[in-house]
Amino acid sequence: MQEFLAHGYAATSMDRVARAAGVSKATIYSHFKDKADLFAAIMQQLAEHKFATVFDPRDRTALQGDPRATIRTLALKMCAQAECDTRFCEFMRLTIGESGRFPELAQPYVENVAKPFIAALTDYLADQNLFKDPEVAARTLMGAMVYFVTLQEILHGKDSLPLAAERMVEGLVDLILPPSRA
Amino acid sequence: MQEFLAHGYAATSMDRVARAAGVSKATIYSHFKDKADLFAAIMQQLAEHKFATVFDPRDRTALQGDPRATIRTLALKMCAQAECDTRFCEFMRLTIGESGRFPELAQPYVENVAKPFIAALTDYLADQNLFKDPEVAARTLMGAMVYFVTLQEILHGKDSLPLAAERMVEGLVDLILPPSRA
DNA sequence: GTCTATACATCGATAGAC
DNA sequence: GTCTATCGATGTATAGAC
Repeated sequence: MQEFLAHGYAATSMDRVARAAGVSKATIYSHFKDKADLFAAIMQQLAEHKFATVFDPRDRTALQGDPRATIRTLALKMCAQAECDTRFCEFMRLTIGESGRFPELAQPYVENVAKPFIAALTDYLADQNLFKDPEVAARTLMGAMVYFVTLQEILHGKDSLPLAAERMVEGLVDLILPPSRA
Repeated sequence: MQEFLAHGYAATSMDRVARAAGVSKATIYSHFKDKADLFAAIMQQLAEHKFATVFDPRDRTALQGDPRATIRTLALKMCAQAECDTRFCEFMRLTIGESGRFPELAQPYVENVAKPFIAALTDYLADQNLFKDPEVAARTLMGAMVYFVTLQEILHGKDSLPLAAERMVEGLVDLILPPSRA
């Protein structure tokens, strides 16, 4: 996993994977059909386990109560994770970067991360009865934060396009959930 | 260019690049220091020339007049380009996918695409006097559309998370620029 | 400037011993 | 099950002729 996250799929050699894992190449090939099979298994595991830190879709308590406070907390948590967890950024780079040649590899992210997140957020926003189209509102919230993190952290835009996470989050909450409507 | 877009950086061999270009490898190495140098030059060119199709920051006429109609047109143009221009998607995959190992490669996108786009949109939205924080509004608009395109086209989420582009755009305009405020 | 030919390393994957 | 040893192919980069 650390080899693929550090060097990408094509630039990762099975020799280095074996050395990092402390086994021989033949041992790896006895467990996985080929390099692509190992890669898919690793990405699947990452999508299932790594993302529970920012948002566990089974944890319904994360999405209840005052919408402004709830969204603010959720958005700030996303920023904090992207800033700290470098593996998170590498996983996103890898998922997007290889999604052309490994379409089946994008699926774990879509199914295990994006889909449950959007669904839970849509349900929550629908309950607030503030939006004509709650799914579009959910996607807008998620998109604004994902693109913010992508630009600042993943694409190293922090220096060129500085914007404090707190201002982005506060401005987003004011934009989508103006105090007058809530 | 077509080789890097099709196979990514690491999986592209200089042999294939030379064959596709109709020259010998030695000729390429006489023009570029190494593979990374060639790659950087190609990505720079793509960032400068390819993106003028969806939005030319020098074209001020694209951002004027009724905000709802302007944003709607702009957002629909982004969707249309992502759906048709497969090279656009591959360029985004490559930029994000290699942004960890080639930090200098993300810069052409940030400087030539994201920064002028956000700046122009921020200025336009500021003129409308509808937003407390126009830059956050601009980033939210851009982020919502970029993430929508990323999920549907780049990560092949169309089947699993279907949502018509027209509904996303219309809902986004209603959310950010409600008819009552405009 | 552009070519052919090649140096030298490393690749993914497997055969066969233990 | 795990190992060592090795296959054939392919990788980047360059030397030297034209």
